[in-house]
Amino acid sequence: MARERRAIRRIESAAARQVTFSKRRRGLFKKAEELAVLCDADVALVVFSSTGKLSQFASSSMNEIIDKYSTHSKNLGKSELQQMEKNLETGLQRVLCTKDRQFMQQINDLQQKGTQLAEENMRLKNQMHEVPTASMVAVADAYAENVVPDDVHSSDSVMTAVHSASSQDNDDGSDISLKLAFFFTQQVTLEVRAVGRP
Amino acid sequence: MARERRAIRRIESAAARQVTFSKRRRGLFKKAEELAVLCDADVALVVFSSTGKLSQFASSSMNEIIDKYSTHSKNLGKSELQQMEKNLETGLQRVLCTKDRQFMQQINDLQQKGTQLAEENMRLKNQMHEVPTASMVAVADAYAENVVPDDVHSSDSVMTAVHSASSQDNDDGSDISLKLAFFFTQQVTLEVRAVGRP
DNA sequence: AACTATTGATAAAC
DNA sequence: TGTTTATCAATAGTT
Repeated sequence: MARERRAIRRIESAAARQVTFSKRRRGLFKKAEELAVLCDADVALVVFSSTGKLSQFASSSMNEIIDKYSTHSKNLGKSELQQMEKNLETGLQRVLCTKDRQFMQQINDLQQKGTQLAEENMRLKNQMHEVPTASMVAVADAYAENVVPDDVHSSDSVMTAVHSASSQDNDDGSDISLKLAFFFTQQVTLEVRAVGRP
Repeated sequence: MARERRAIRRIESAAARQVTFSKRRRGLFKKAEELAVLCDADVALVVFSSTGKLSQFASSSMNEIIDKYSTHSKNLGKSELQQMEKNLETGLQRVLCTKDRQFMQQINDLQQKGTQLAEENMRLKNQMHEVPTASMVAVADAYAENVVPDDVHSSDSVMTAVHSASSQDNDDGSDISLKLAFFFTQQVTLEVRAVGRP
């Protein structure tokens, strides 16, 4: 487009490359804006020079356009962000389910034991009412020994069970990893991994 | 650049706009690629037509460039992704803490009740051993009535407590929202919101 | 979509 | 970098 036509390949001279970059960049950005205005299009343009300097143009908001791009993008219908969300979801779900299950189990166990104790209590009271003799006391004793396991009274047992779940493995094959140390009350780390591209 | 110069403003005729879009888009993409090749630059171009159709060009990987853009971007040193991570963390932490607290509370309550029941049981057994008379039965009755509240046996009470925590409010002032319906066993939605820019 | 008169972009030189 | 200028490329309007 000038005195001589120039072959479209990398300009070796750094100086000439810089000059051409400067000129053509201006032209490109101008064209981008004109397209956006004339045709009511949404245009985003990001350019990094060979020295790493960033220049950008967006007809609306860059983030908006990137989001819109991500949505339309062909990453199997999933944007990078959406993939992260999905994988985060999966990882969270797995851990939360495990954690919940443990809590629920603990609660159910305690409820059962409570119920058993209450029933046993009732039984003892009835026995004292109806047959308050030394011969029945032996029977009551035998019952009671099956009802209360040793570890029920220790609150430590709960925390032990919960924390042991934290160190479970997550071997999926991976790229992005998120430290989710906040997941558990203390120092557990879960890695959520992105699936590879096809 | 043609028979007559055209003012750079939105083309009203949809047909003419579509034609111009088609022509200029081709030119823009060509220029973008030429700049990338000639000047060894990294170029990303995203265009949405007024009808919403996406076209894109990236001299390397679009995701790479977007990531690089996000890093260089002035989001106060935070990329969009990092902001999301941070806010997700905050939101998660709040909810998980609430949920955990409820579970732990439930477990503690049950443990306490279990301990009380076990102690009461022991007391009853001792009474039957030492003073197996009708006069002591009345005392045992009085104790037992204070130990077991009505709702201990129902497992529904646990779920009710947990779900009531789900509907807590999150009014922060916002941009990004993530549906985290998976958070709870059922249909709860939490909105994690990005902080406004200074 | 193809044509072509015209404008716009830009390579080389300063 | 900015300016100039000769030339090539892009494209508006037409077909």
